[in-house]
Amino acid sequence: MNYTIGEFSTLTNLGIHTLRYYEKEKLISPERKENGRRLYSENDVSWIQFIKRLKDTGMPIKEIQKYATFRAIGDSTLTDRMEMLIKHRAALNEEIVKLQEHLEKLDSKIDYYQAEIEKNAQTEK
Amino acid sequence: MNYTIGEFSTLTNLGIHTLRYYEKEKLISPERKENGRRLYSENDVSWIQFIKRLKDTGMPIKEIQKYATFRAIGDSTLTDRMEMLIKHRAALNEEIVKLQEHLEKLDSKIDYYQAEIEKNAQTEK
DNA sequence: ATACAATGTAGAGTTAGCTCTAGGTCAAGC
DNA sequence: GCTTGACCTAGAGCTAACTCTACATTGTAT
Repeated sequence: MNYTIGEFSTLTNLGIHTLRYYEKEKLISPERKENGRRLYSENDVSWIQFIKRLKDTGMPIKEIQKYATFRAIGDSTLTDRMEMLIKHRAALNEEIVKLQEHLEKLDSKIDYYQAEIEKNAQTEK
Repeated sequence: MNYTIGEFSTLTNLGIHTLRYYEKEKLISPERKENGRRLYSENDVSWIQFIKRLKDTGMPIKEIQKYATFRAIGDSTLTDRMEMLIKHRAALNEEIVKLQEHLEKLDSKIDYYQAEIEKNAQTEK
């Protein structure tokens, strides 16, 4: 199935402007109809989902661009892409660990507030 | 102990420009010496550490600003601050869960690449 | 006393990642 | 066959969070 940019926009939950911007940045390269209009494919759908995953996990556009370039070249770049993903996974792992530590500290801070507030309530009696 | 902006900068690992920017944004309000120079306290140290935690966990400056204002008012805002932290904790929790899901998907993608690469290596024999 | 390093302010510049505007083309419904 | 809405490009504008510049002043070491 193929999609116009409007359809693709609602489908992916990305603004039309954003999609054109992604194309300018060479993240995605939809086909064009004779009249010059973009034609997104089913393959573009899964690709954009993956782009979103990379973005959501903090990969900058420039890096995704690099990945996209490898992808466009084809199978000869499989290892390059895998290496990128492995590095990215390591970074993501660290990020998660870091956030979990922050979460713990935040928890104790909240506990502390809780105690302070109860103490204040006491003295007001 | 008190610190000049230079000392405080190395101590907190934040640039001098950044510290002045944070002050302009009302995140931190160090004392001033007679001659107008900033004088950071021990209390400022722990406060900036907390600001960094909030930032690292994705809280925008505007929000930290709000928290800082509550903090400056004093004990009467304990519950307000606790509420902010509780909301923030929930958001952080969601973020962690989301990232963990992404991590899993990334793992399977890497596994897939691994298999593909091995398959290609086979056919080359 | 002099130089030079640290600090001060005000405001400009930067980067990432969009988001929007202007001005034009094109296609489908009435 | 005309209008209306979707689409096109090029480029401007926006927001967050810094980061830097210019220029003045002050503190410290020789």
